[in-house]
Amino acid sequence: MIQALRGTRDILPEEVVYWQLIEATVAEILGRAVYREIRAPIFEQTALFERGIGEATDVVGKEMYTFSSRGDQSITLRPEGTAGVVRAYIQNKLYAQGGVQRLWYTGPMFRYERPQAGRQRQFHQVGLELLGCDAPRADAEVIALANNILQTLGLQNLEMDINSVGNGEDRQNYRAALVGYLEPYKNDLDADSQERLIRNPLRILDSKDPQTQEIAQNAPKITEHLSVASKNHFDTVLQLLRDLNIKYQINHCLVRGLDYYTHTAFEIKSNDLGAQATVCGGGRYDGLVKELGGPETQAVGWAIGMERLVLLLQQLDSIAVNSPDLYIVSRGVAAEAQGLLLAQKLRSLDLGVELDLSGSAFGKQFKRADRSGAVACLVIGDAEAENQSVNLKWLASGEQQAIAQKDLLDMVAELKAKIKGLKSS
RNA sequence: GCGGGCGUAGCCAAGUGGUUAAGGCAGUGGUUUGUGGUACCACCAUUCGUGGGUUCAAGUCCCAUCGUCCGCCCCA
Repeated sequence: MIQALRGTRDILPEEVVYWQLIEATVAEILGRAVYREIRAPIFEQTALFERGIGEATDVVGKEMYTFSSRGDQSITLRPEGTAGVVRAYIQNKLYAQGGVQRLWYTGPMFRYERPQAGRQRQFHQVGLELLGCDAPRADAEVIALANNILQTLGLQNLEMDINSVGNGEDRQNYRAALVGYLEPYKNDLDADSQERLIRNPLRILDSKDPQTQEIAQNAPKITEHLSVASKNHFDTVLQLLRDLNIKYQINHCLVRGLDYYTHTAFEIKSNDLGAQATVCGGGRYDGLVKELGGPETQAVGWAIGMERLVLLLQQLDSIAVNSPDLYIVSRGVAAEAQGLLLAQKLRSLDLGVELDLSGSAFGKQFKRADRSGAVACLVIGDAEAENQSVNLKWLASGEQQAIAQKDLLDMVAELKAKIKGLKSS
């Protein structure tokens, strides 16, 4: 049997309702904040990600789905959303519209990683980008919206970590200070971290190795190496979050993995997800637009991992499947044909109608009607087919009445009201 | 890429070398051939992820492979 590729999976109808709930919530909340959806391609030139995300990162170094298409162009399935959105922003000159651009997107991303709960090779993100503004209020707005979405979905027990990684110059200074501090402990660090001492020392800070963690505890903090302007930015963001009543904790070890982040970096985590705990991650990326060939443009954004969010929602109350209003029971050639017609007419009048297609005994069809959760049945047998009528049977009470099919269509409003009443009780 | 656990029907599972692979849920048919929710009865895996091997004998042991889960790594 041919099965889905490792790290990919089918999202079946019972699960799709959670996805739809998330999508609807996101569209509504972001819509109110006047963010507009943008849809960028799923594959792009490899160079976009190499330059945007950074060649030294793991994502670019070993996790990209890269292949050459006909004509030997190197193509990559997008491993994240920001680079593509920024490319679209530049290519379509959205900056020329003046002011800020508030954009959001959703869709599949691809990374070649070892699958785990909450980590797939094809996974989905919903993300948001606010381009063209360097004000701390932009950082705060964006974080507040992530918060809104997660809260509206009913998620509790989430924690937000926040840090500032400063601008490029701050980071150079800090990097030197950090390496100076760590150098004497070099032999006590775990193997990975020893390597990172040269390549990417900031990452040593969030190593999970206990001994490395102990050493990192007393390392100089980046927030103490920020320029006055960077420090002000960070402090203002924190003040605004307090004003908004958004809880956070400063995590001096939080260093986002992708190269493009500057200043604010944040992460929203859950304890109910195991190792892949981050539900939402983001921050400011003031250099990326320019790096990718656009005008100097400050920006801030985040992405939410859909699969992880779905996992959390599934741990809460389950979502009720939508059951039909009416269930059509029919038997006999003429009756079955009339049943189909009636179903279509009633559906066009905005009723939820399930049609039993089995042609089996009435008893069996009623059994299925029960299980479907329908409020009432419409029964058509040979007798009803003969005189163009239908038997309307209320499943809870068992009472039924014969009605001419054309009269039934006239009493739809009445029918709907009664169904609504019975459904809510 | 590294280390470990697991894989028996649509789902939850018992079974740990010996003739026909428990049980439950769901499904289908019947008791009730035009009236359901209950009850009862019957049916529902020539086969245990897949491929090899050991053995008189394998779901059970060994090897490989695929998938999944946990941790590392990484990140949303």
